[in-house]
Amino acid sequence: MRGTDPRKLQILGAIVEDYVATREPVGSKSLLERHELGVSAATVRNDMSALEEEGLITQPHTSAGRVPTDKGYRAFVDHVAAIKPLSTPERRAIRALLEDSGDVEELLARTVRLLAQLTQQVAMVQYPARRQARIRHVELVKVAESLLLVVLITESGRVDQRTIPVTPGRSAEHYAGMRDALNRAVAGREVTDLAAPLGELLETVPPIDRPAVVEVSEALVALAASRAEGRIMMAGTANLARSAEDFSRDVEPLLDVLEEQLVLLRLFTEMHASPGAVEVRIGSELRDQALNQAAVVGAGYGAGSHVAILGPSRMDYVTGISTVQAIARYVSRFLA
Amino acid sequence: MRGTDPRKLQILGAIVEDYVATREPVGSKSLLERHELGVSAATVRNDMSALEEEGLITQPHTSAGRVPTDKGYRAFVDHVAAIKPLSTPERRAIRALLEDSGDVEELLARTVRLLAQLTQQVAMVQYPARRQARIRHVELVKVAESLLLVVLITESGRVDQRTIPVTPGRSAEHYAGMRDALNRAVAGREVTDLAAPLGELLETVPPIDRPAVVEVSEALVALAASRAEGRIMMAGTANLARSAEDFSRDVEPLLDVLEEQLVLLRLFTEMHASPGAVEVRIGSELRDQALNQAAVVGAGYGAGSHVAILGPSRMDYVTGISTVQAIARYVSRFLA
DNA sequence: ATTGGCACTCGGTGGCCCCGGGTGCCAGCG
DNA sequence: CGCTGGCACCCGGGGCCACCGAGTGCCAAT
Repeated sequence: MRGTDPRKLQILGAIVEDYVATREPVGSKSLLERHELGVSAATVRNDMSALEEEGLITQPHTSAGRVPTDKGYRAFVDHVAAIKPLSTPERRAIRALLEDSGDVEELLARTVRLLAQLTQQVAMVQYPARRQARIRHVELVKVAESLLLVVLITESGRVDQRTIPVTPGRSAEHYAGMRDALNRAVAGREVTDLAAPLGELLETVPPIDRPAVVEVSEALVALAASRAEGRIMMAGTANLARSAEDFSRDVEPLLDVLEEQLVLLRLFTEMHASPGAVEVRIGSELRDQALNQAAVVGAGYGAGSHVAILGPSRMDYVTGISTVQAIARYVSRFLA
Repeated sequence: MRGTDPRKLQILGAIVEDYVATREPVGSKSLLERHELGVSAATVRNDMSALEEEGLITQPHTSAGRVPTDKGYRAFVDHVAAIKPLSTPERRAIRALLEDSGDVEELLARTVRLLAQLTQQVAMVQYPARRQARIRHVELVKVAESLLLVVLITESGRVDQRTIPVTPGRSAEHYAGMRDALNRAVAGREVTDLAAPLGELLETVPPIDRPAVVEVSEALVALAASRAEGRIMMAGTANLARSAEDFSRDVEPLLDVLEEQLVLLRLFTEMHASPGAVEVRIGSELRDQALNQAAVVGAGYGAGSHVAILGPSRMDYVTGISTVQAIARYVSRFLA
């Protein structure tokens, strides 16, 4: 649809709005009742006919009201929806979220919960990308005779930890020394680039100590590799129960997709990464059978990570977009 | 119901089984089709009549099939349901879960996900109780000029972390010294009992350094108090979408309860704590309006914590109980 | 105590009809 | 030329009704 003809767009907007609100096909007459369009029903009908011609709306049965198509939602999002400023309580909730700092993981957990609550949809946040992260500090703590806690802290302030089994008999001081050596070796290095420095370190160590270094090195590499990009934190999946009826097909495959996270990760990698830039994918644009009746509103935050909400394609895009954008911006600003 | 008359119990069991499977009131005839009861329909009817007399089953409308009441489910759970051994794949999944150790939090996260997946219900796990836990180690890491990472490790192997803002200008060595002093002061102390030793520590410190110690002490106390008992980890809430129809009343209040966690925490504190002892609460036994059509199958693990599943009162108690018990036992064993 | 038989009940389903909101088209008007 | 009012038509949904069948309770017989 060419961006011309503001009235047709206005009508499309009204249709989307009503349909999202009532969940029922909307006709020319009832449109006039709820909106100040300034034209007659017949005119609306003509425009609707044109909109249908363009594939933006459709009638579920002959001579019933119209329902937006995916393409219609797309046009709505692109040309009609305007960012709606958040209400002050919402704004305050977001700010409170960030003030009570805690660590990054906790911050994200709270963020995703808040997002789910504000939008009443499923909210997701990608763990901060760590590709580019440099190591700030490695800490070793002897937790028990044969258990060692390995903590990895990156410049981004992210903390990963792991308890590994080790051969017993080494003193706490031994590990303190190893920690210092490790830190000298890897501090400031890229998290993806640990093999070389750890190898060098191994050379400088007396052969007797090498097994210990090897054990810890392996744990460190695994730790760096683990949650590296992959994981997604989710909240509000229970909101699906509320909108289950919106997915006329079964919800099962949808649940599977959420469980899998794989599709979601692909989705995230396809999305723009610039912080605060909101991107919307609707229905078939998600290119996954199970998500055919779903929509995702996402935005980048921090350095290439994403935050998003997922709901039925018949969702309230206006508040969705506004909220996601606001959250992404606040979090980005906080992380910087 | 007196534990006598095994046939009536058998019939109750059959009714529960069929009803859970088909979601439809079950009558005497169809019961005979699906079960080898060895008696005639008339006999079944007589027994059903008696069961109804006792309040274990009820007919939704005059002369339709029977449906178990909460009391009926209770009797089923108490007198009929037998532990069903897990299938080998299930068993293997649980074992795999524990082998790939990681830290405690991660273990619990995976546990709760697995439990949700196996039972197709909402799964919950209480954070390990830390009331009795002693502190093993405190670690301070200067993350940035005015950011300090505080890590608290307890004997149970649990790790809590928090990043706090500090007044800038202190060296990493300063914090190393403080860490050693802190550890001397609090190592081995109860996590609930930090005020005294920290106070003593403060006395021994030169006045100039006191602000620093105060800052860190406060963080430590907060850290110990925070997630202390409270939090609940949840998974599979999306499964509610699947069984949404099972809750004839609206799901909304149920979602609120899950969100709140408060009711759930009360519930946990009311439950038996002995590891592996399964406890079932059905409908009104949960004593919460929103949970009137729900049921919870829970078991203790570790030292006084709980793991549980929540679903519609019309749920598959047999696999629920078996799975919860198995998981609780495995995790308990692993933590010991 | 159990059973086969029988009369009775009543919720659910399918057929039917009507209603109302919805459409498309067209002629007329500013 | 675009908009409007009017009109004929369409059809899904709801209300009504009649029927069917699964289910029940009771009773006499074994």
